Amino acid sequence: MSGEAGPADAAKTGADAGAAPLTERGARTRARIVAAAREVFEERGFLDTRVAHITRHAKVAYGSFYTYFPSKEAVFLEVADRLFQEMTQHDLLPAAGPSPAARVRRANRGYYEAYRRNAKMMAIIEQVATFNVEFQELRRKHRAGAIGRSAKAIERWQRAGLVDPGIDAEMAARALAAMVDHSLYLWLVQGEDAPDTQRLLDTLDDLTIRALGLQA
Amino acid sequence: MSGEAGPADAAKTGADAGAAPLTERGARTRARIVAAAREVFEERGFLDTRVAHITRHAKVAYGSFYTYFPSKEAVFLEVADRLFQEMTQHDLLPAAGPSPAARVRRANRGYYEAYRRNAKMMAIIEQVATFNVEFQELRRKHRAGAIGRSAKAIERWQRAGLVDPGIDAEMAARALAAMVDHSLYLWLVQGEDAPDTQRLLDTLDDLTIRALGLQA
Amino acid sequence: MSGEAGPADAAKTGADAGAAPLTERGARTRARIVAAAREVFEERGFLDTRVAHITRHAKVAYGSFYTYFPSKEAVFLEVADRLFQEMTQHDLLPAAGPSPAARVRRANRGYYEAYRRNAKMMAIIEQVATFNVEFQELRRKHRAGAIGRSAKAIERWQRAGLVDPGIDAEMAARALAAMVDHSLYLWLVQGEDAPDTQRLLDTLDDLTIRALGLQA
Amino acid sequence: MSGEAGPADAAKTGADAGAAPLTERGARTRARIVAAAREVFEERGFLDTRVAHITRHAKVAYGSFYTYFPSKEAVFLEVADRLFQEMTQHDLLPAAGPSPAARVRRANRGYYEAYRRNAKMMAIIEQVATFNVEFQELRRKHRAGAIGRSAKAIERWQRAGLVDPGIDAEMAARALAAMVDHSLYLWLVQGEDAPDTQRLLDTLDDLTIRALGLQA
DNA sequence: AATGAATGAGTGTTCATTCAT
DNA sequence: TATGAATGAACACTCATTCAT
Repeated sequence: MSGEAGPADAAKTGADAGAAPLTERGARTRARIVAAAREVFEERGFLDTRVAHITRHAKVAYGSFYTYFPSKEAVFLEVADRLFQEMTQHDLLPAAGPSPAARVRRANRGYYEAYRRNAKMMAIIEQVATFNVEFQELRRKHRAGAIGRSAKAIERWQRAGLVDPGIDAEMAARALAAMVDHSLYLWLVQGEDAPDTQRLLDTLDDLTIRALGLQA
Repeated sequence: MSGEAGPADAAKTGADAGAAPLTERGARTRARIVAAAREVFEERGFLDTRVAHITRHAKVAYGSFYTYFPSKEAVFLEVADRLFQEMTQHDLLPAAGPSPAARVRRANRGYYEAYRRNAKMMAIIEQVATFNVEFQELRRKHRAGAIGRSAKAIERWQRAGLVDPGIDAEMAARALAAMVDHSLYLWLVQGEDAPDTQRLLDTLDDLTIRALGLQA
Repeated sequence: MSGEAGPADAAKTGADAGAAPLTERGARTRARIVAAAREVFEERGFLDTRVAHITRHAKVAYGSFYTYFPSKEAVFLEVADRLFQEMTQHDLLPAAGPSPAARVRRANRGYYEAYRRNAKMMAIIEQVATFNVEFQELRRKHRAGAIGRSAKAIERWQRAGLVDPGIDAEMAARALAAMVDHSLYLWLVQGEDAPDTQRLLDTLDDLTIRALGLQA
Repeated sequence: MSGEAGPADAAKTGADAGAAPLTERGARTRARIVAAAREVFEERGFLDTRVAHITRHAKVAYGSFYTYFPSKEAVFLEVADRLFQEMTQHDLLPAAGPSPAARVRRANRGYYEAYRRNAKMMAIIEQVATFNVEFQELRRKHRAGAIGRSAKAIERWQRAGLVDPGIDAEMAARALAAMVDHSLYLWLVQGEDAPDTQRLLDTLDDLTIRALGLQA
């Protein structure tokens, strides 16, 4: 899914998929719809979004939506897929570089920034994940990719003697990702009231580093 | 909210709330509806549950539902409120007792067991939390209570020299709760494929203990 | 299907079926809808009938239609089933009685009268039979019943030496029924221009009698 | 209508008719569409055929359809008109030749073969005849031609003393045509379950011959 | 209280036809 | 001619809530 992606790839994601546009004009219309969809989803959530909202926002005819997408779910899948790709850019860290602790901090900050930028969509994504199986799958794949990369890093650190080999690298990667993810969700999406952002981020870094036993 | 709760309390929670039953017979009908609601919600999720499903399951007339609840949301709030109370029984741990690490393990296991028992409802709760503001508030309150108790424990351990005072107790309580909560959610609700439960639970304990710097 | 029939029976016919009414009032509403449906179908054909037409005609709310029927097809099936029953009353001829030729004439006239009375619905029935498989089945059953009775009569006449035993009783019953049926269809429904009704009916009798070799 | 017919003639049939192609290339495109239309109609029926199905099948652009036909109905009329012509070739029997009974049998077999070859289209034709007035007219004309020829033959036989003059030649021609037509329809289109084809055809011949009182 | 019928606004999707290129 | 994108009216069906008995 990630990678080249684009309309054609996303089409496989959506059910029957409206054909990919063959002309320049079609490509523009399609892009307008995707952009409008994202904005409307952010504004109203998935459930309260009507296809009419999207087309009105995109200034295209109602029917044009179905020229490019077979359903509301289908556009959502595409919008979300793009988002996931952006969200996971950050963890493509250079293998070499600063200390592990510094890299953990950098990764967390990068993720935080991306999350904050996309907080509204992240809210909708969580919403759709609670009832759309197809979407759960898309999300699971992205998560698996990110966690795999984390686990690899932890294993490398274990071999380098920087992390206790007694830690279960894969499960730790999962658990720590869940910690960061859900903390940001509660904080940025559900509006959990916490003193301030800096303390939250510092604590996430801190706990991660301590849990892995890295040199701060 | 937690504590005695019951219909009267829940009634304040739900918008207008259906009249509390005055007769013995009414109380029984109401209870039948609540029980049926929980089962149907678990079976189909909130969005796909119809009032008719609930009344059919409860073997009461369609109209009877509205004798006791003003809306579908209202029963859900009551069902969820009861669940939250059960879920947070576990952390009413005795302040004294075994070592902190042992207490962390016990609390985690207790929460895991409760989560597993109620996994289906936890899924629905996450669903409703993504769009119902009123419900988000109910959940926030419960979470705040649980986190407050955790934070208190950490502070106690810090005062006892068992935990590094450099740790932000409240934020740590939040972050660790998010880790456990979301890991269980992904594992038990979204069906994330992980090798096995024991490794997951062990890692959650392990990371918590290491992050707090407790004596294993 | 034929026989006791009624809502309950018809419900099995329709897909998921809207519940049979439990109260007197419900029964009345349901009956109003069925009657209105027939009138609207006759007026506009199946394809051009909108559920809204039916409910408007029956003076009930749009939604009430779906209280009793799961779909437009379902009411149609019930209307048609009733019609088939009426249409096949005529051939419940007394086994004994006048001469075979007289009985052929009487049966044909009876069928003609019924057809004429219900010509509009017969048109719609033919329409639906061209695309609805479920309905084709219902119709096939009714036809099979009627043809079986005809075949039985022919066999009786063959045993009585009134009809040449060289005739294939069952196939003859089919072919002759097709002749009468389709002639009436073309005449009464498709408005085929023929000189006059009397000549058509006389010819149908005449050919049937001659084909079977009955004493006129 | 029958005879040379072709695009130009059919154009008069269809409402506004798409322009007849002026270029060689246009003629080819048009032909591709007509051929594709027939195949798609056979496959899915008139109602379930989409213009897009036809153009896709013909490998022409969606818009090209409307270059040649003003509507879905218009292509159908042309396809049907061609079919009718083929179907009625068979009864262009030489007036002289074998015995009347033999000619009846030959005509029936010829019609049967044609019907079987075109059974799918015959089904669609029946479908369209139930709602499209314009098409009913086209069909009526063809039927009138065929029946006229039959009636002529019967009258000839009456003058030759081979058929009882008491028979109403025209009505008999109609009724017997209806018998054959509808029997084949029920058998070949609606899939009526009858023992076997031979018995059906033999009975149709047999009854026709007996009804007319021909020498077998 | 209990029952179940009545209500009707709301919405995703289809598809023939028109049009710009 | 050919292409394929654009259009938008049309419609079946749902379901929370209200009401009459």
